[in-house]
Amino acid sequence: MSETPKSQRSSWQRTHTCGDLTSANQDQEVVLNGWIENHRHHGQLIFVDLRDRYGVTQIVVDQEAAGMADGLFELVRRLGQEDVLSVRGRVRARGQNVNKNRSTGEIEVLALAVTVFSEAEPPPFEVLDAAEANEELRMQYRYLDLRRRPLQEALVKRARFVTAIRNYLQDQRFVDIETPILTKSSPEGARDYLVPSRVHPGKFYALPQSPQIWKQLCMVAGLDRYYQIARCFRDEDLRADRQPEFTQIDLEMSFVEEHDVLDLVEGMVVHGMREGFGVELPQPFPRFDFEQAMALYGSDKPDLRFEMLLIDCTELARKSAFKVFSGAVEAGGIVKGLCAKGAAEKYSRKGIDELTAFVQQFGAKGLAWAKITDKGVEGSIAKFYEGDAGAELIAHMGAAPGDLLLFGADQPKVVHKALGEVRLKLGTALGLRDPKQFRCCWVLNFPMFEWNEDKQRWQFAHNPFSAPVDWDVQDFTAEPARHRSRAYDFVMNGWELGSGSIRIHRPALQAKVFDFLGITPEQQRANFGYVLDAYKYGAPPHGGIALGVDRFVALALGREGIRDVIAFPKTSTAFDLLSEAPSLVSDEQLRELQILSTAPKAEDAADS
RNA sequence: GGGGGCGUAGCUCAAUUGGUUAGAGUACCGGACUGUCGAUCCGGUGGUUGCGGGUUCGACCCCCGUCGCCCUCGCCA
Repeated sequence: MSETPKSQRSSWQRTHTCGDLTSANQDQEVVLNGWIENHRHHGQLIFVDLRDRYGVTQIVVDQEAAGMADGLFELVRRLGQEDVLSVRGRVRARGQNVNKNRSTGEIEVLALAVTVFSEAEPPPFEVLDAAEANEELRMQYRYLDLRRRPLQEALVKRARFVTAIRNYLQDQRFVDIETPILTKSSPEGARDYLVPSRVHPGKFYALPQSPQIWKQLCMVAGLDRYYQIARCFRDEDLRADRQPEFTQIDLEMSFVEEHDVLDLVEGMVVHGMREGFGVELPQPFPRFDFEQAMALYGSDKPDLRFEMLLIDCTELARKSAFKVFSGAVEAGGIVKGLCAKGAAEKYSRKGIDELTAFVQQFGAKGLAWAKITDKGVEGSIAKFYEGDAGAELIAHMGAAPGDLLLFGADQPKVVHKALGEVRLKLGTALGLRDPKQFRCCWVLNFPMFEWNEDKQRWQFAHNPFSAPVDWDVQDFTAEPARHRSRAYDFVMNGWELGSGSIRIHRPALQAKVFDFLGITPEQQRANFGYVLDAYKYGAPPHGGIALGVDRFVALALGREGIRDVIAFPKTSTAFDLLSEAPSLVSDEQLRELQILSTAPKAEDAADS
């Protein structure tokens, strides 16, 4: 490890880590530094498990041992968990007592001298790899939680992954460029975190939701290939996979089309997964049209670890005696089905009722179902599918005895959402979603706009700068829903991990998009004037993407949420239990900012 | 903003229908022990049952309010 010559090293400094020593080091005199993970007393003999980042090594203190420092046994006898030590000792083989559960298990270190750096109070929870303490306490004492192997592993692999990404992009001539953290607020998108300005009273910076605009300005600047491991901030309600601040691999390229970005990012992801997590991703990543993904998987982020595609039964249903089917088709809807192989016996009537209740939360009225037996179709739709009709249905669904069929009949949006969710639920229940398997894909050509029912207006489906597939579009108002944007998502195992697009680089077209969405020229100037201006002075065609590092790492490591891969995360109310941020500030600070809080005084609010 | 779950010893949990002194494991303290590795054995300290109010002869348990954490819908261009 250290390059420092031995002569310049203090006598207490480690010669090895707690994960280094094997029988090859037998009889060497070594120095280890670390924390006491555990200790076992046997009267005249004490075992101490000494832990550092690299492993755990058993230290033995033997009252009978020769060469031991005076008072050593009494010193070690009163040490406790999490005390920090330097141990000088001799490596010896364990003989019959090898511990096969540890990399250092074939040896132990016979202590000759010990320096105590720090005596620890009993920790509020035990610092063991098997997590038992609740997350609230673990976040409050995060520095203790981070001593545990699962957390350290996550941070180490995360760092390896990010380094691999940096190396890859560096090799591809990308330039790492830092962009402002104090930036301009804009009303579109997520709620901004605001920072008051002292020298501009009454005015505020916003923390960036992403470096989107800055990287586009880098393209205008001719910087060609930009990237940044960028912290982003969004003041919205949180989830297991959302933190108020999170990290993106943000990149942008000039003079490119979709396939240039996708090819490059695919290579980057493969490299990152290999170097960071030792995972070989199957290539190429399939590329789905948005419509195709919705039609086949009922989702714009398909989980490709298993098949069970949505099968279109609309034509079959049109002529059906089953009114729910034929009625839905007549009303302009569709009928689709899923064939769950061998699932018939796993789903009782009750289990199917639960699935029905499940889809109702997505707006579906229910599920039609059938079990396939040697005799044909059984279940809710059986009486409409006897004889030839049944045989036709079975053939259409590719079903065999033992299979469970589930159908949705409604407007396409509802059918896709409901069956897409059922597909995932069945996939989980049938054990088809192996967390050790990783399957990636791209989804392209998203709708340009979507209708916001609450606000009764069209809005961006992706971001305001995504180019329409049709460069020459004159008027978006005719059929807004038909316009596709040159946006793409990167998806792994059903998680959306990245999103990007080819951008608009012509100010006139950008203005047209804003106009359509009812953003007045005055608002455009106030919020994005500097971007529109930049485009006047020679903007290259360009596009890029941003990938969520936290989600990527969490998924790769099979962790439940992103808090497990962030060193110092916040709670779901965006509170930092460790530092207790956010906090009140002094009246003096507020006066300087010319800010007056209207929040109820702290003493008025009830507290625990 | 809405819905759901949780809150009991430092930690992880238990406590019958509302009923006697709120228990166990672990940690911690003391003792025994020379081959343990989740050591074992003996003994001990440790409680505002999140907080406030209410119902009741009696509340960890029921009711109201409140705080915190987790999940989720909305939200996250």
